[in-house]
Formats: sequence, structure tokens, C-alpha cells
Amino acid sequence: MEEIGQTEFICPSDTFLGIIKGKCKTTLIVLIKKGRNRYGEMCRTLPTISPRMISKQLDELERDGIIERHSFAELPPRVEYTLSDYGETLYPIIREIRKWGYMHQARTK
Amino acid sequence: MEEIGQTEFICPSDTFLGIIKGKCKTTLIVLIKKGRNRYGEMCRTLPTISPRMISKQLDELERDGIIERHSFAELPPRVEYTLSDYGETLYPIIREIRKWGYMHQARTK
DNA sequence: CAGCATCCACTCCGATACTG
DNA sequence: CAGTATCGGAGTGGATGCTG
Repeated sequence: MEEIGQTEFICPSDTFLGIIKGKCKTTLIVLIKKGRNRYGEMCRTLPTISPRMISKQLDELERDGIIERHSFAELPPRVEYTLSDYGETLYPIIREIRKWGYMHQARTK
Repeated sequence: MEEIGQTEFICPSDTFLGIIKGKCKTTLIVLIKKGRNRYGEMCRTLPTISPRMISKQLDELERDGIIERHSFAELPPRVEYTLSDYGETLYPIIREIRKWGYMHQARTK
């Protein structure tokens, strides 16, 4: 049997969950991955999430190195987000999570 | 490109994340899966998590149908938890999450 | 042993209003 | 267009004490 200790148990899960927990981070990652990567666009796609929250979640994802922010000095201003190489590594897992969700969402409620 | 709508984006992720978010649910699931499935045992394995929290998380996992609670009317009382068939379906994903965590935990701080 | 009840601090998140 | 500031309610989680 594998070694069982507190550190081994908690840390690995929290590395991932600490990054993608939060109101709508997986959703934002998927949107960006699909090219729907501008702030206003995301707000319109997710009308039930407040712009403040979308902004905050994008900030945190950028801080964690998952996404990159590209700001264009135009009028009107434009900002696009892209997945970083690091962010790409967790995308397959998000797909798995979403696939599981599709299969089992009937069960929850 | 896939259809993009709010429902398709948010629901599937939340089905999974809604279940495993919370202080230490993935950890508890792994402990149970490995046979370290008694309440006191878990508390001792996770000394930094309060017993109240472990109890609460186990309750929620049971309520969501992920784990089953088996109570033995002995003295001293004994309670064991096992993964349900439903719970087994999300175990592979938890393994992926943990594997990702092992590989990338150096990066996060 | 395996827990629940209570109290409290902290964090999350929405609503609203404002800015470069 | 792409945000930021502030307020306040709801939820999360620890500490402590008690129970069958």
C-alpha cells in the first residue's frame, strides 16, 4: 500500500483545486480555449456571473500562470486572454471533469 | 466549433466541483479507497483538519451518494465508510488531479 | 469511539456605482 | 471597452464543550 501521510494526501489535490476552485474558473478556461477570449464576450456569454467576478477570476488565473493577458492600446481598448503552456496541462483534466458532469448531472438533483 | 452557451459551460464542471469542493473531500475519498475508512483513523491521519470538518465533509459526501456509511452496534461503536459505485466513477478523475498536483506542486509557491 | 451544537472569524460573491 | 471600488449578505471552517 502507498505511504499514507497528511502531506501526501492533501497537497496534491489542493495544487489543482486551489487553482480551479472559484466561481467559474473552469468555465473561463474553456471559453478562452475555444477562442471566446475577450472580457466583454465572456461577460455576455455568462450573464449570471457578475463582471466583477469574471474580472477577479481572470486576475487570479493570470497570477497563477494559467492564462496570459494581452492588452492592445487601441480605441476602443481590447484585451484578449490566452491559455499559457502551463494552463494547457490542466485542460485535459477539465475536459474529464466536464465529461463526467455531462454523464452524471441528471443524478445531482 | 461546439455550441457555446451558459448552461453547457457552467453545469458540467459544477456537477463535479460542487461535489468535491470543500476542505478535504478528495483526501477523504482517497483515504476511504485505501481502506483507512474509520472516522477516528481519518482524524488521526489528518491532524490539521478539525474533527468537526471531517464529520461534516463525510456527511455531505454521503448525502451526495459518493460514500456509504456502515455503523456497527458494538462497544466501542465502530463506523466504516466505503465508496459507492457512483463514488467509484469519480475516483479516476481524483487520481488524475492528484497526479497533476504531484507534477506541478513545485510551481505553485 | 464517533460524533453534534454553538460561537465566531474569515472569505466568497453579487449589486451598484464609477473610471481610463 | 475593460475594468476598479465599496458595501453587505451568505457560506466556510476552526475552537471548544457535550453526548450516546
